[in-house]
Amino acid sequence: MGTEDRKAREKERRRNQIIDAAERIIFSKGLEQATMDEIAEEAELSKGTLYLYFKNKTELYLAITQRGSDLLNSQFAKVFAGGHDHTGLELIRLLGETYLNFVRENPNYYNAFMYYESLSDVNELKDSKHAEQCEENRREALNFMIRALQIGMQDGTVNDSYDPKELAVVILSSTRGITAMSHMHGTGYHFEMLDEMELSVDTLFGNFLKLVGTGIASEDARKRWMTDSQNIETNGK
Amino acid sequence: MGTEDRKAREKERRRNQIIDAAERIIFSKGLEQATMDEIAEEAELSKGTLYLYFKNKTELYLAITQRGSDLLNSQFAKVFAGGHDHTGLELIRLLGETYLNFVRENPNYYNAFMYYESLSDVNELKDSKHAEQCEENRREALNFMIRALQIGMQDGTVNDSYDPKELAVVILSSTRGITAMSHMHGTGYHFEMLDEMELSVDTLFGNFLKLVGTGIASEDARKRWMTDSQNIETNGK
DNA sequence: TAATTAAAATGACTGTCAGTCAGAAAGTGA
DNA sequence: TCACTTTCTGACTGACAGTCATTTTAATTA
Repeated sequence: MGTEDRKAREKERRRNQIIDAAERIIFSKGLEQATMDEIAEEAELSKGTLYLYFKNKTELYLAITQRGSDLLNSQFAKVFAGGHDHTGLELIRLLGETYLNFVRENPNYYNAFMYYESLSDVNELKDSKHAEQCEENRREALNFMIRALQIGMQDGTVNDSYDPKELAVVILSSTRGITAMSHMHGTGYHFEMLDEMELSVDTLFGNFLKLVGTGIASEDARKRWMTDSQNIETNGK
Repeated sequence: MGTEDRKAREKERRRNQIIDAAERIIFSKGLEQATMDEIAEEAELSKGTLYLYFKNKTELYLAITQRGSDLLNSQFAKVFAGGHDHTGLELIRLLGETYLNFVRENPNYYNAFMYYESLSDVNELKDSKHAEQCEENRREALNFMIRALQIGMQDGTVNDSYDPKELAVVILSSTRGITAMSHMHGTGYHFEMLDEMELSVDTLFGNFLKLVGTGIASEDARKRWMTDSQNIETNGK
């Protein structure tokens, strides 16, 4: 009957209401400083209710993490969604730019990613639906990258001496390193290296693209890539 | 007088005794699970004494983090210490291998690095001697990388169209991404992507080296690098 | 060696907070 | 209206980080 559907919807709404409140509190003062009592008050619920929807504080934060992860993946998807007027090499670049833009626009979600990855307690993650979805998103992101590489190998812009799967992992991982650096710089908490060297994140990213581009481009595409890399727009979309 | 020196030495020994105990406890059960009471007992001291040497639990963990950071840098230094019979390009590779080996052999310290970087509370870090030293080590590591690139540009193995400083940041950051991946895979807590794809960390790292090598090598050095990259020994030293 | 002072160490105590649970309130269906 | 289920509540508990008045140990002086 329809009542059950409605109940399920309402339950889902409550969940989101709690996650919304948790985001406001945690994003404004950090995970450690945020208390469950405070989040409950912000959500206009009692603390006990929070625990009906999330088994503990970490799980609630993982729900936030998953939101970020879903959002990032939806941005990746957009790269492929439009008309297919991009070469494989361009797709790689677009995926990288998408990642970088995400970090800039959503530092709080990126923080959540870092916390998630620093979690070294298996049990905390093993039976978490949210963690599972984050891993699923990671797999999907990898598939986007593989697809871009395969397209590139077909259209001759990417050197086909690589195994696309292996290369995809490498590019995704190293991009992660670059975005992490950008994030740490952006939040300014530590890592003033870039400032000390008078480097901008854009310069850094431009060089990264040049490096990757030169590394994977076919001989044919290399020259074009290297000239393009001089003037990058990272706010592409 | 000599008494003061001796006192200073003893104080230093106490400090290390506490850090030793903290490592044993925290490395075995994780930061969250480890309590200050337990660490105190392991160190055969009272809890209060711990707080005479470290202002809080985080600061104690930062001391551990610094140990790891110092250790990593000492390994980097070794790459340059021996006879100077390496080309710049080889030095880059050796630095990367050193980093990877460090992660494999010291996953606990690497965990500490990840925690350190996920710390988003400025105040926690601003007045920490340990955090300051970690940043100093980071700068030094960057300088190692810059030096390797400059040597490479001199000996003709590295493409000199890059700015060595900019490139060093890029390579260090992306290497960080690769090592992070390797770590997550090694600890097996999450991130089973590699297993699912039947890839080994060595394969991943080999491809990374090939990518970077191809990306930065001079035309001249490229062919040699690409053939070398087929059979890598990551336990080099 | 005893008295005096300074430094180092102690552990009982406090405040905070994650997580629980017995019971209240709201919703459902007859 | 009643019986029953689901959802919610908030006072309570246990655990733990961090404190501080007191004790212990060491160094210095007479």
